[in-house]
Amino acid sequence: MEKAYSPQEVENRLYQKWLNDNCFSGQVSQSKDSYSIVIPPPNVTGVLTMGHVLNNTIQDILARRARQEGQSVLWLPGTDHAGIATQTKVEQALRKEGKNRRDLGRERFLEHASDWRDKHGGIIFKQLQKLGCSCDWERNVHTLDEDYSNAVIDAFVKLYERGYVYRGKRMVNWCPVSLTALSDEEVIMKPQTSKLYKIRYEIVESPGEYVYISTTRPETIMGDVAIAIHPEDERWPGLDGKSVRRPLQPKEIPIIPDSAVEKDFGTGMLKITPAHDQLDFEIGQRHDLQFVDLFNPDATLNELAGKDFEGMDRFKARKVTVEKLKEQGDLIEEETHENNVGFSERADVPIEPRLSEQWFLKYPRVEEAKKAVRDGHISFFPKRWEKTYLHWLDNIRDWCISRQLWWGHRIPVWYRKGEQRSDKANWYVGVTPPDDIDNWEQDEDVLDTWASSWLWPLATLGWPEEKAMKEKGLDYFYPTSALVTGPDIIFFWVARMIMAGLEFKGEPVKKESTLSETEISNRIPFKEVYFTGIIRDGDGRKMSKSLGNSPDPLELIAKYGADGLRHGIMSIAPKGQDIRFSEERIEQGRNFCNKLWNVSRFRQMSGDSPDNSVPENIVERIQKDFLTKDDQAILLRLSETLDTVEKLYEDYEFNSVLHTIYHFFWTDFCDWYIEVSKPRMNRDESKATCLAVQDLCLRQILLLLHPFTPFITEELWALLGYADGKSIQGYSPGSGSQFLQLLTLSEISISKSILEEVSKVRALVTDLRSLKAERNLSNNREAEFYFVAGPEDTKTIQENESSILAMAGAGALKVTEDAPHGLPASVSTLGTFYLDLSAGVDLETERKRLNKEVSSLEGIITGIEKKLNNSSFVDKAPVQVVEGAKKQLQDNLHKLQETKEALSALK
RNA sequence: GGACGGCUAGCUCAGUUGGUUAGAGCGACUGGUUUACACCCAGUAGGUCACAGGUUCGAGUCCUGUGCCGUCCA
Repeated sequence: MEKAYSPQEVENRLYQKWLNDNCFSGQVSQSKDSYSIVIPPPNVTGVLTMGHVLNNTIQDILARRARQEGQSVLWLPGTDHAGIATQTKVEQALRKEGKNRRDLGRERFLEHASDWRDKHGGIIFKQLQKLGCSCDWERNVHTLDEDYSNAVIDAFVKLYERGYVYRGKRMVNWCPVSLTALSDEEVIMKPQTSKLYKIRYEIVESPGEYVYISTTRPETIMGDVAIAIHPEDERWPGLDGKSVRRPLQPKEIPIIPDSAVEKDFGTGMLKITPAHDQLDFEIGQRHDLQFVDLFNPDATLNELAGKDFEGMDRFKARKVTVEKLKEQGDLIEEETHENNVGFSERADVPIEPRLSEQWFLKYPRVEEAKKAVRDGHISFFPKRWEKTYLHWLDNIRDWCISRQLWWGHRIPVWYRKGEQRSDKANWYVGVTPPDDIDNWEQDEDVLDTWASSWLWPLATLGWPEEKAMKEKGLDYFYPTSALVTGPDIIFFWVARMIMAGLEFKGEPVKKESTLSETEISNRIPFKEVYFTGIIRDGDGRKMSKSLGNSPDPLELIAKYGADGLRHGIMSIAPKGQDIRFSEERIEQGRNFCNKLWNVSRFRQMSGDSPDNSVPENIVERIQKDFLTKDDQAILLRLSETLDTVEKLYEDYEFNSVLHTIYHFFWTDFCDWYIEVSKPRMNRDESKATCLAVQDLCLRQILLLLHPFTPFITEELWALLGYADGKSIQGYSPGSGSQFLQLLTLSEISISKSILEEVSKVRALVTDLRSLKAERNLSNNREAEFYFVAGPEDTKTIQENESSILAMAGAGALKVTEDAPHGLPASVSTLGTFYLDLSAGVDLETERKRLNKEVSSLEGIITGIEKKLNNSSFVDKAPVQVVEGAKKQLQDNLHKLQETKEALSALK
């Protein structure tokens, strides 16, 4: 074995081997429990980000752990077509060639886009493989695949037939750059510093008199059709029934009462532009007002705005209208104003509320979706996200699912040529086109990408085709076991998948009926949802391409190995908290792998392992008579670790799982057990037992670590001869009690008290090392100590003498009755130890040190005494707490006495 | 405006029904080529647990309020 671990060769070789051996194939197996995860589909043309690294490492840990536990595991990969994002990129590329999509026409554009996708797509799969992800690549799905597309269309038609889908002219969020409608979820509210303008409108019936309105959008004045006042607002008597003159594009418009007006905002009067504001739209409907749409789709003004503004951009128009109002004397006041403006998620420009004809979905199974989570059919980790989820469902609004794009699933609706599209009688909605296709034209729009990916757990498993569902094992793998995703898509994806599952899995259910508990638990798409944190940079900023603060995961893999990256990222990912990335942590991940490599290398250099094929054979190599307290302690600690890890997995406490393994491996095994083993391995009679214990520990350590660091553990598993060359993937670390049971083969049973004893010994060793180090004697392996201790402690010291000598670097421990004079001392849990110095001692320094210790102990003792003298503490606190305090007092008094003795011995 | 999260050592974070003297890793400092590992080992220093009240025999932990940072919703 090489002196340092080099991951590249190992990782590439092993991943190929796993693929060749079909290790990741998700098979239906009635003799096993199923465990399934569907990947949150990344954008097909996307590349791996640190977020993906975290998210997919977690999924891989779950999948690999389940495989070790003997479950039949399917981790199903795939990508989505990311409608707007991809189309935007393709159009940008076209623009460079001086073309646009209209030039090409729909069909050729789609061919072009598909080519572009095939050329730039799928990179992320190679990257996930580099990371070690154990996806079933044979099952890779893309949302625009034929089968998947059929499922999307089928779902649309079913929802239409069941009365959930409708077409209507409504206010939608319009993105003037992407030129499409967006759902509410794709609009990001951003606080903006804008201007609030106070503008006067002359009252027609009383020339020279004015009313005053406040607005942030003067560029829409030309579309005003009324002025509204709250009916109970008493500041403006006698206006009812009167009219005002619109100051731009002059026209007489009525003053109307409406209780939707906010009395306290601005002047309390509202200009009504029904075509450009949701609230105005509603007021307009109530009062049967005209809708004057001033804007073109790209948010330039049209001819209705008048010659002065026609063709002008909306932001320029704002400036120009203000100037014009100022000239006319109609602008009374302008002040800065903080307000929230909706931005298009993709294009990052303010959206326009726009009246347009779109397809909408009334969400199905909303109540059951709430119930599924509220009643624990689906569990969220961390649980607090339930609140966010339920709050969204409580306030749910219909979903605008049509997009004015070409890249996506075209809406399966046809209109009779030359007839009114708004008349339902002229519609054809179906999975297949109408027979007399020449008389029809298909809706031009496509569906929102999320309206395809909300079917992900169903459609990737073959839904709705009976044959495909059977082949892909839908009944076996659905509901999936866990979903791992970010809380940022809780509405976009998680909630919608739950509703889709409830609506589509199984037999159709009438809109007005409610699913039973059993049906809910059969239909939900997943049982547990783990929400990861967001990865931020060292300064706490979100990682983004534009900031350039996101490291390239592939570079990190090249530098530290995939295992190092995985270990590093998992060590900084607390449950559901945001994560501050630091490359140092990845470096530590690499260091960890190197440590693991080297301790295995040390094991190999120490001698052959006669038979590591099965744990039973290792256990049989242990000779009970040569089993030391250190052996027993490490085996006990191992069994504890196995139990702790098992419990932590249930709660998705990955970070604690890793920490628990780390501590056992590094602190208990390497720093103590291996070191204490070294002298024992020089003696023939104890060597075999000692190596057998090491082999057992290493075996379990590799098994525990395998989900986190799959490559190096597989490599070392083979190098150390475990399982006769079979992959580590089929073996479980098992529980602590299973492990202890295994030891009984060699008639080993270990008393828990061993742990306390060994931990006292370890604490003593630290004290002795410290005593030496403070006098620059760390290197002196022959230092001698005197000690004063009671009979119990003396026995313990003598029974562990060889470990203490070896670990503290000491030549002798000499028991004595009286404190030796003039020597530096340390009061340990196992008695007072004096460092024998043949040379002189700086008495003053020693006195200072011990005096400090005395006052610290006195402080502690005073605290405990105060507590124990408090009768309400003694009366009310539980017995064991009071007893604990008494023991603590005794211990500290004892320690104080010994310290004082040591101090007086210095005089 | 509403909801949620965070504030513990220089940094990043543990701290599970309130209960012995608040922990870890990194960094800092000191020492170290002892038969794996300097990607390592040993040791040392470093904390008014954001602030203010309250409940309690006892509060980092529970309650109330305040502040700062962050996220989501309106």
